[in-house]
Amino acid sequence: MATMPSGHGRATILDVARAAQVSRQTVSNALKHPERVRPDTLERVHAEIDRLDYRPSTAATSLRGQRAGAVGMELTGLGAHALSDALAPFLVSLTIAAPEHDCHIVTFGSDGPDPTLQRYREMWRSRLVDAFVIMDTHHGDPRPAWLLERDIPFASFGRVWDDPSFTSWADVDGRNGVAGAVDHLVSQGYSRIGYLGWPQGSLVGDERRNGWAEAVTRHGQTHQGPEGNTIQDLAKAMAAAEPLVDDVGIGGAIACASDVLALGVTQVLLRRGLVPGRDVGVVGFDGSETARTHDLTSVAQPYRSIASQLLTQVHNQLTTQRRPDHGLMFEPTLLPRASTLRQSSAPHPQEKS
Amino acid sequence: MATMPSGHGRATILDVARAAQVSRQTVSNALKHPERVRPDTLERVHAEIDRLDYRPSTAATSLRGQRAGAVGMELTGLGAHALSDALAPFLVSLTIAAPEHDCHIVTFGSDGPDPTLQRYREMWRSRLVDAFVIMDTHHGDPRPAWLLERDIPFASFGRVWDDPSFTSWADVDGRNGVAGAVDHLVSQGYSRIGYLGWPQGSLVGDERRNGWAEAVTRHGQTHQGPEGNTIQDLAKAMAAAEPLVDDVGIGGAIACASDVLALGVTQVLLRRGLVPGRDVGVVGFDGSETARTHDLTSVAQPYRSIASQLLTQVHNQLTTQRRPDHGLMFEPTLLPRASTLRQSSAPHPQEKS
DNA sequence: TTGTAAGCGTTATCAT
DNA sequence: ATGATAACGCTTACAA
Repeated sequence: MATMPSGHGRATILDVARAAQVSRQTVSNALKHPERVRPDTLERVHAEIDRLDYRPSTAATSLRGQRAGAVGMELTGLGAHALSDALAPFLVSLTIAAPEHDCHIVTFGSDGPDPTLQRYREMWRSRLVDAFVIMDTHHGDPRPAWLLERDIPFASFGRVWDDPSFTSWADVDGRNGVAGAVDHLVSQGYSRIGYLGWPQGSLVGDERRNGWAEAVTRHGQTHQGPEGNTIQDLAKAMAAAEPLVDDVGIGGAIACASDVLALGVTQVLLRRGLVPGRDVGVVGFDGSETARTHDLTSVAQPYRSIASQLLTQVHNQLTTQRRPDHGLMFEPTLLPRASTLRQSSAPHPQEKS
Repeated sequence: MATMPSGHGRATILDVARAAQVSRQTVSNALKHPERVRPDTLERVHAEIDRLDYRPSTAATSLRGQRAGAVGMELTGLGAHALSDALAPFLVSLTIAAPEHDCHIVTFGSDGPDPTLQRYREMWRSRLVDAFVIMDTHHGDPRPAWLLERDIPFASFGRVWDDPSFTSWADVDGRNGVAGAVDHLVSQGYSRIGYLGWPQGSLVGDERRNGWAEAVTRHGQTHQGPEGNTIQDLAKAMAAAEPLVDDVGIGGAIACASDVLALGVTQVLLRRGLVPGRDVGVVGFDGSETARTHDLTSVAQPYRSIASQLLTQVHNQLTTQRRPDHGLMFEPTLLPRASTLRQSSAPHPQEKS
């Protein structure tokens, strides 16, 4: 293979043109409008493209096309430099889906929680990104309004609390998810089915809780059964789980609003010498690594579909200048594991990665 | 505020120049070489820059400067779309450190583990990134050689197994880290100190194990004490922990090669009705979310320093065309938590996030 | 079917 | 101290 014609690095369109004995233009056409170029020329050009390992420069294409071809994703750090349980897998899905949507993902974030909008502003005005994907919007989240004010394209993983009229979102049907989990518990033969959720007042939390209430009623459980709630913290979850475990008893089960809460239940069982699954069923929510590690049955979020959908939405916003008519709801998938297996005690089950 | 002079979006250098009644060049100078411009002009220009919220276009700057100003970071997915324990916090650190190094982070990855080099190639030849940061290099990892062959700048989190002559890396001193953990355990009054590590043969694992062996010998423990090893898996860790817990007994402690292994020990203790910390000390390694969640003492990796150092290294490679003389070793920090607290039983300790 | 020209926004170099 | 010129790599519109 010959050394690179121009400079010492990556070939440019001009290098290819010279090598293929055509004009720059023909090379560009060969890539973007192959029908405009004669077959034999096309072949020759492609041969040189392959030989020189040519790809159009992102910077040049961006400048020319007035689009960065990038989507910004904020890494919201919890305290230290940690990612929320859902953020990591979602980011991976987004990253992997990006090339199929002709873009790439640029991450950003700040140390303190303070100047979060500043970073969005910086990304936007330097034209580093064409759009944003946001997630974990909470009540009073300043981001949606800020982005809307400036006509900055974005899509949200999760409905936007403060603005029901905002339609560019994709979310998971938590109600159905938990209801399905309850159905699963019933089919596995667990009798009394309790629920450990988050404090009332969050859209997501209330929805999941309703899924449990509905399913449990549907299955004829009277008084809906034992219920508790606490914030997303293992120690707190363990404390809240104690009375619930007492209540459902051996042969009962507990559905939870998250994997962390489910883990709390598991720890309580462990401490009492009980085996999750065999003695008491436990189901979490999120399909996180935590659940996998502890072999907990969980309701898994369809991160890949959501990532793909959100990228489609921002792409449409960029090309058509308008948002979708409505948001999109996805169904989660139950991931059955040892914590809902009554048959075997399965103290150390294995799972293929 | 007036509407944007050019088009309907973000101001360009020309907009600022017109508004400030100077040429494009003067605006550019005001930003890059403020000393070349008269104070009053400078002020006027800056006023307009602020008013118009102007920032140079990344695409234009990249094209002009022949550098993308971006560093690529592969998100290596374990099986599903999960990130390794260390990858998530490291990515956050990298992302946050990037602006201070005049760059941003672009993530990429592939579904299967197969075409991993293809994605590196794609990022590189489209000039999307100037360099890469890699991590988790293992024996037989094709990436370092592939990148070196092509003179692609990169730096590695962790020494490169197959190529000791490669100097652009930053790593954590696992030996000192574990030794320090043992010192801590001794100072807390734990008697017999065992070790749960990984199977022999990995640089990282062997080093950590040696840290334990050295410290334990230094403290006069005969025969080094009980030792076990297993792969990074909770169920396996629990199995391996059983005999170790038997051996060190109440008042003993176990240092571990990772937080997952430490978690395994904890689970065994819990199942036996023992309280981590009060009855048996446990120390993990990584300072991961897992450790925080379970209130485990852990040896925390200095992700921020490492991220910053690696970005400095690639920056130097880009400007000076040469790699550092040698890699850089960082000292980890012990994060004491309840699992090494003998005094209080502390069943549900709290910690500020 | 192919080539030519212009411009995307920026900055280094060279005049003034 | 400031301004004009050119070039970075690419693509769309237009001319041959």
